[in-house]
Amino acid sequence: MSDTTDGSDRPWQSYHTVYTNAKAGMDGVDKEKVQRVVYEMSKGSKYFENEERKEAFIKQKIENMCAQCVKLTEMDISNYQMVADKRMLELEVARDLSKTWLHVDMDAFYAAVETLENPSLKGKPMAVGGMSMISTANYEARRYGVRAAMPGFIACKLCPELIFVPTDFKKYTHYSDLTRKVFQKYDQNFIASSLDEAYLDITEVCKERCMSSEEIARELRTHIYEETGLTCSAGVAPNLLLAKVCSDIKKPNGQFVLPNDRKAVTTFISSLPIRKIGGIGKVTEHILRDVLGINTCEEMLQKRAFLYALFSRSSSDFFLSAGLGLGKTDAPHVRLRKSMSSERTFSATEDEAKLYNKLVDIAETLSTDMQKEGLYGRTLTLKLKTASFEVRSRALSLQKYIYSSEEILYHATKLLKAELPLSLRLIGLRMSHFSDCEVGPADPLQKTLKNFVITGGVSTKATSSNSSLRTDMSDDHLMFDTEVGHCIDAQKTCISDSGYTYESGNPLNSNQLYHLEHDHQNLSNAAIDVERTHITLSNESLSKVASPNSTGCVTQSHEAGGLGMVETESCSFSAKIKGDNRLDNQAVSSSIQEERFFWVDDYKCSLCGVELPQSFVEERQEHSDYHFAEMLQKEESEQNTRNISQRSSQKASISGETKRKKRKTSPKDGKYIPIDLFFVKSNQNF
DNA sequence: GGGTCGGCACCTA
DNA sequence: TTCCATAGGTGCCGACCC
Repeated sequence: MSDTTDGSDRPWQSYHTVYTNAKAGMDGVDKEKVQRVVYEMSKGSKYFENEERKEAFIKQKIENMCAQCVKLTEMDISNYQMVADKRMLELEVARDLSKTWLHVDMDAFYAAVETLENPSLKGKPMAVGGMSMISTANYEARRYGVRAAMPGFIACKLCPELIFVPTDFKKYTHYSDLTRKVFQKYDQNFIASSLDEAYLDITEVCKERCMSSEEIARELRTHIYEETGLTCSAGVAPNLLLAKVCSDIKKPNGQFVLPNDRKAVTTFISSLPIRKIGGIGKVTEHILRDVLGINTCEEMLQKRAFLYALFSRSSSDFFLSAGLGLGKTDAPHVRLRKSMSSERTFSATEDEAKLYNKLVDIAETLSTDMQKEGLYGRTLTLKLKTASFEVRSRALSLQKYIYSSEEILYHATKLLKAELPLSLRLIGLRMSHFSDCEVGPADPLQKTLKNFVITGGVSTKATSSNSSLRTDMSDDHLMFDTEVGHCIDAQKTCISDSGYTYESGNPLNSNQLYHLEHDHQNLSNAAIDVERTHITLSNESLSKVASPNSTGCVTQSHEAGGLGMVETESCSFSAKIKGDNRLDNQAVSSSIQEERFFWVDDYKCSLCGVELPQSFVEERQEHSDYHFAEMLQKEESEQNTRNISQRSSQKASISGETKRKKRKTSPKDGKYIPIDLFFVKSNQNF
């Protein structure tokens, strides 16, 4: 789209949106108008700018490949030709025409279900989704250029009378189940690729019932209609790839049969635009067209030597086999899940408390989903989309398999922290590398994070005085001894139980988030926890740290609803820290006592001189928090120096952490950090 | 130096 | 004012191990 060589008076023509691609029901669409509207509505937005960046990147890639092409000698081309010819022969020999596959695709499924349940929508342009995104549009709407995966506000512009219906997956699942019952009658092992699509191997049923594939397809479609009241389209072909292509040809409510005959297949495929092939999307189409002038499958075969010269072996093999009309003919017996993820899009924000709240929610959802399927995962990937639509992912592979929301959140938090500060519009978590062993039924006693979010309050009673605070840096274990018991192995992250008890109350606030996060910190932060717990338990210390003026003093941050993390009665952790590297609580607290902080004449900070009148309650509180954080960091830093050798083993425990640190942006040095987000800064060395 | 694994961006449906 | 959610897969690069 950055290419405007075809005239600056019509810049939309170079906007390579997918919305103008041929799709069923869009034949009569004024493509230029759609392109112009999409361009006008998108222009100048952050999304648009990101698309421009992506486009520029692809353009550069194309230029590089063109340059690579030019450098090819006659000899190179001849060699690649031989490689490609040999491979083509191998593929041809392996061609299997013995199977008959049927691909069923429900017509505008979500929209059709909605119309079925609300007949008043019939005949009117309608889309399922909202202003931000459309899932499906009915055929009336498609005539205006409205289609799936288009933002609703653009669809509105294209078709002002468009009716929006919110998505209701419960409904769609119900109807999908009905269709699947029908599929089962034709193929017990049918492959459901989505709620509205399925592949059926009808080879046997055709033989058993002495019916042609065309008759079976028609009968099946009739059954579907009788069972659901919905129409579908079908494609019949010798393999899955072709069946999928065929089901699109007679849409809606039609079918197309490609005979199991080599000549018929090659004739059919040769003129087919490459974009019709499943697996060739916008980018690949663009590259193949602009680098090699390939538009059809036939051209893919003709340029096969160049494909092998420019692309990887597996990509070239795929292009070649698609060009020959080859595809899978067998269904995998067992399809194991490779990953599971959950993500949320929201209004862009850099409010770290909000971002962590999202993370808690996502971790909980992912954990719940994993538990439903009995999955343990070892690799956690954090996905982020910045306010400028840049997508990043950060992954972490662990030594052990995890599934609980606490464990997921713990690692996810660390990944997220390394990226902040950042304005985000999406956070996602993906778990992969699943264990073969199954997770037992969820412990009913284990409270979930969501419960925590909903019911609020950390309510672990103080179990002991500060005498229970001990460190163990020799074996990298950090135990938080609470009522329930919470064991964290700093290296392997083994959580024995949630460690929380729950009470009805307020939603999770940043304070509690801090606590959650903090509960899992490594040893360097244990010093802080220890310190805080000590402060909580020692009113005497508090009174010494606090200024005579209660407004803006440290005690403020310990009040419910404030920024502090510990409430004297309701929550305190006693960190059991074993071994010979004992944290000296006395030293820690005494240093705080030494750092006298108060408001001189009730308005001037005794430490930095900043002037804040009494009425600036929140500002003063934040300011005092900042100094408090500084003090703790100072203590931590001193502790770090003392224990640097022990720490090194901990740092090495997180694979990839070192590498990531190199990329990490500089910390917010000198910038004010509220105490509830203090860990963002303080925890850079785990 | 080759194989393997982890991390990450990207592509596709 | 506003551009999704989820899963599978690939390519490339760097680290690590033998």
